[in-house]
Amino acid sequence: MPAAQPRESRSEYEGACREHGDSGAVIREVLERVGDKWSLLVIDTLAAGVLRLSELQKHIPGISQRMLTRTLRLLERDGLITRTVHPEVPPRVEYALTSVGRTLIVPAQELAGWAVEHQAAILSAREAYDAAHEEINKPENPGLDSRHMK
Amino acid sequence: MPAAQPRESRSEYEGACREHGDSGAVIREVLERVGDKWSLLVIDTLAAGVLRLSELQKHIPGISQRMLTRTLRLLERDGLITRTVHPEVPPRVEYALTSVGRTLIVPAQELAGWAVEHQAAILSAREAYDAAHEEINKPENPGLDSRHMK
DNA sequence: CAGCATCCTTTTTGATACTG
DNA sequence: CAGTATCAAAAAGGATGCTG
Repeated sequence: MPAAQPRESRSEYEGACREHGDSGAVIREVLERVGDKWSLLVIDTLAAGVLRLSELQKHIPGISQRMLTRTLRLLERDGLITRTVHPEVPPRVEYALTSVGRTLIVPAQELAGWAVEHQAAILSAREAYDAAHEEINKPENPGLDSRHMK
Repeated sequence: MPAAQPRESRSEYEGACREHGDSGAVIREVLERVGDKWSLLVIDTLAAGVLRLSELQKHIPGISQRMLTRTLRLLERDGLITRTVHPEVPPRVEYALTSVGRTLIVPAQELAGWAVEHQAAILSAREAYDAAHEEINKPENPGLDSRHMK
């Protein structure tokens, strides 16, 4: 799909139609909810089924409890997941996607799939780029490979 | 089917396959490149065709030049876009998606479409949530509407 | 188990000023 | 026009300790 004006993916949905260049703003706004460090991963994990906090944490390596609960809260706030507290002795809280949240599964997994699929290409491109630029900055340092731009 | 580990789309990558917990790490890593504040928007914008810096900035409201160039650099580093400098008097630099970069168009636009499509639902969910929680914290303050989470 | 609060460190981002 | 450098503000993230 090359070069056209595909930015016309405006749905006839919104009643609060502000402007045209606005879709960028809207996208960014919503994307920030979902485009943070963990949200898509949580969505992706919950796509498999209902999970409790500790289970989610096991499935998402590297996430701290703070970030997990934070992320879950934001997703809940946006109506993408539900939080169900079972009044039992050892508290049990289950998280699940809402119907709106489920609409994110396909895009999320598609992006996740893209990430996995192009991971190698990206990493090698990155190395090539870094190598080329290190040469420019430090032509006399061939073998050192520790840079953490980011 | 509670919490299994489906959705495996392993490529020929890594030899250390514990569980799919790995793909989570990979996804997160790549997603961080593309899941930042502006990358997807830039990809999305470049999907329409080759553009120069100033044009990109016009198409992406709210982005500062610093963030634009930064984002472009990272995308270039990862081999998703190309940067072509035309040796002319008023310097002209054009940015375009690479073939790898173009593979991101579909997922990116799908996500962007999702954002636009569910914008209203998310906003109203958010308001409902905030209203409910404001009531809990400040039942005696029914007119104040200042929430700045996030 | 779930989850909030606090403290502290690392990143990110935006303004501004300054080259080619 | 394109782009870099610097600085300060803000946000994100992580560790830990404390409730219910």
